[in-house]
Amino acid sequence: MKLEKAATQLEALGNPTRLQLYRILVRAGDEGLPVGSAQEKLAVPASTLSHHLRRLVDTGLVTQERQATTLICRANYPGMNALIGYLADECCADAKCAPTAKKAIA
Amino acid sequence: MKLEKAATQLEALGNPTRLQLYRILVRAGDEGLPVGSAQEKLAVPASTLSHHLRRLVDTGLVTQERQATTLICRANYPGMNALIGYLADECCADAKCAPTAKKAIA
DNA sequence: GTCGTATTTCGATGATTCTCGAAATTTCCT
DNA sequence: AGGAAATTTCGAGAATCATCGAAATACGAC
Repeated sequence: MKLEKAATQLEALGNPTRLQLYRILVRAGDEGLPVGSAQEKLAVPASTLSHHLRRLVDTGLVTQERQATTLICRANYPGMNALIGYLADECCADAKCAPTAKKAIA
Repeated sequence: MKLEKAATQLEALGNPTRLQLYRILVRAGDEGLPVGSAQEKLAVPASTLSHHLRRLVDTGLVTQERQATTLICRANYPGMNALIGYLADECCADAKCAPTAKKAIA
């Protein structure tokens, strides 16, 4: 994962409304959630939600699938895992990342 | 960890310059790195760096310690771990977070 | 094809962010 | 005190973001 991409994804998650939205989609599980249902839960105008949703989709954190007129949204777990992996590997998220190991990389 | 705080930290990391800066600090390990050294590595004006650095410190991702006239900066691992923990717990970062488990939470 | 529902695009406005040079500050040394 | 080095604050301009209503689009039902 490139730093640029990681930063874009982090920024996408770095907005309270979007983070909440992502959380809701995660809780919806594999079935996903229609845009309208997410809108009800978030109590935000449709156009605003669409704007945020787009951002999550564009950055690869959420996927969408049409079912008739409704759009089903799902959290993209592999995408999130890749991001967490990046943070853990490149930005040390764990005690196992000892300073000596870091120096070796640098 | 509150959603608000997580969002603030994610946003802080969601800027390429700041993510790079954080990465550099991680690689510097426990000794930390003076602001000036980070500035050289990033090739960014001092005032710009100071602005970004402040953001990382304010959000709890970086700590600073004075040594004479120079300020030593260090990545705050517990802070990052808490953030990753939040993502893993609340936003499902792992295969182990099965959809059924998610529903139970909701 | 027309109607109704679901969702997005458009456009405009206010708020925030990014950037950076110049000036101010902090700290130590002599 | 006076001076030098490290860093921050100030101030201002350009850019990006967030918000939301109104209009447009996509889709299926009739």
